[in-house]
Amino acid sequence: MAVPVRVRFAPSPTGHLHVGGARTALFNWLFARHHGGVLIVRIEDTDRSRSTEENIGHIVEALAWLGLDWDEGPPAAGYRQTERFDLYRAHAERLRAAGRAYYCDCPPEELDRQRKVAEARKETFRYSGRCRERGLEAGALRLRIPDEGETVVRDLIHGVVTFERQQLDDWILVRSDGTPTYNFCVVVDDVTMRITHVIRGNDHLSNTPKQVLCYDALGYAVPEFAHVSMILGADRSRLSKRHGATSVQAFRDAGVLPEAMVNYLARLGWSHGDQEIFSRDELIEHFDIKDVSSSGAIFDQAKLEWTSQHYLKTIDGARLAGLLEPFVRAAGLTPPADRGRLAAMADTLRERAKTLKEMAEAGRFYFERPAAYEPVAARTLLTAEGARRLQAIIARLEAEPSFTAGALEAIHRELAAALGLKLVDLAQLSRIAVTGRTASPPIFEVLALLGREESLVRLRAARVACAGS
RNA sequence: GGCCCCAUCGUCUAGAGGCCUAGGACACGGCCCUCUCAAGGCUGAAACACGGGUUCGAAUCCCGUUGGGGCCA
Repeated sequence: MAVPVRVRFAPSPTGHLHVGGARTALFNWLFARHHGGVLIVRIEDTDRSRSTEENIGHIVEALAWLGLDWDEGPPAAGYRQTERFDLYRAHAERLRAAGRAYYCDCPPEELDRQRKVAEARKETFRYSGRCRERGLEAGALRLRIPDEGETVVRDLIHGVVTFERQQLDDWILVRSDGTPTYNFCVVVDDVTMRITHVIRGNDHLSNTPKQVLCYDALGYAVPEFAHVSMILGADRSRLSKRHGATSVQAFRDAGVLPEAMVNYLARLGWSHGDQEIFSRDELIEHFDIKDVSSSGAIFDQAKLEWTSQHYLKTIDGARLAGLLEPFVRAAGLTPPADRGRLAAMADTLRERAKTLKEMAEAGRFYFERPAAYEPVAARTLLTAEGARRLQAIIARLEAEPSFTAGALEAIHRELAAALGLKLVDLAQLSRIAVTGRTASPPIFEVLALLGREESLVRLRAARVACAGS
C-alpha cells in the first residue's frame, strides 16, 4: 500500500449530530480502520451565525459515545475552518497570481437578473465571464474554468459521473467581503490535510465537479470520492425533525445502546451477505465502501428497536446494570446500592425492553411498591375470593425457609393443585399484588429478587385492597 | 427550471446474464412453547416501477417513460 489512507469527517456545528452525519462518520471511520488509515475530524464552522461552541461539544460527545475515535482533530487547534483563513487566502492569492482566478465586480442585482432570464429560457445560469479579462484588483474572486469539454467525477459508489462544462461556470472562491466560499474551503482543507478519500453525503455530488476544477487549477491530484446516499424519512424526503428523533443524542437519551446504533447505521445502506448483527471488529473487517448502496435509505425506527433489543439481550450483565442505573434515576426511582442486585433485576428485564428507558419503566416495581393496581385486572383478581387465595399464598410463604424462584414456583403449583386451580390463577394474583401489573418478568423470579419481607408486605397490602375485605 | 443521483417484498437488503418457481432480516398474520408479557422455534402473506431493445436466455446490460431525492439561488 503506497499511500496511507487519510479520510475525514467534516460536520458543521449548527446542531446536534444527525443520524445521517453519524452514518457518514461511521463509514469514514470504518474505512480508515479497515485500511489502517487515519481519520480526521474537521469542524466546518464558516457559517458563524449558526455555528456554536456548544454544538461542537455535542458532536464530539456523540462521536465519542458511538465509539468513533479520530486520529487528528479537536481538541487540537487548526481543525476548524475559522482557524484556517490564512490558508484559504494564500491559496486564493496563488490562483489569482497564476491567472487561474480573477476578480469580478458585477453587482449581485445584475447577476440575479441574468439568473432569472436564464431560468425563464429554461437554461442553466452561467456567469457571463464579463470580468475575465478586465484585470480588476478587487471584488469577488472567481475561478476561471475551461469553457469546453466535460469534467468527470470518479466515484467509488456511483462510478463515473460526467458533467458538461457548459453547465458549470466561473464560480466564486472568495466573496467580495473577503470570506471564502464553502466549496473553496473544502478543497483547500482536503488538499492541505492530504485527504486521499472523500466519503461524504450524496448532496455534495453536484458540487464535486466544481471542486475537481479547483484541484486542477491548484495543481493538486484529485482524491477518490465516495458519495453515500442520504437517510430518508418514511415519506422518502430527507430525514428531518418532523420525522421524529433524528439526533444521535436523542437515541442515546432514549436508552439505545451505542453498539446497537452503530450496527443499525452500518446496515442502513450497507450489507455483507445476509448478516444482520456485526461486532465492531466484524464491521471493520468486512466493511468495503463498494458495498455501500447507491440509493437512499429510509430510517426504520422499528428495526433500530429490534437491533437495540438484540444488544440489550446479549450485553454483559455488569455493564447493563451500569448503563441502566442512570435511567432508573431519571425515572425518579432509586436503584439498589448493590450493583449485583441491580444486574439481577436487569437480567429479568432485558428481553422485555427495546431501550434502557423502557427497561427502567418496565422494572419500576423493583424500586417502589405499586401505587395502584391495573384497574381492569384488579376488578377480576382482587375480589373476596382473591383475598382468600392471597391469604393462602401469604401463609405458605411465611412458612417457606428457601425464598428461591424454584421453591416459590413449587409452592404456587402445590397450592393451585390443592385449591383446584391452575397455576396461572395464582401467578397472576401474585403478579398484580407485587407489581401492580398483569405483565412482568417471571413472577417467581421477581418474588425471589424482592425477598421474603418485601414480597409479603406487598401481598398483604393487595389482600387488604381486595373488594369486600 | 437546468443539471446530477436513485429505482427488488411496507422497510433494510441478497442478487454482479442462466444457481431465481427471487434469498435473508425488520414489521405484520398463524401455530408451538408458556405463570403474564416478552424472548425463542416453526410457518404464512408480501417485491424485480413501466415500455422498448440486446441476447438462445435479463431482476441483472442499453435506451426511453414515470416516480422519488439532491445541487444550483
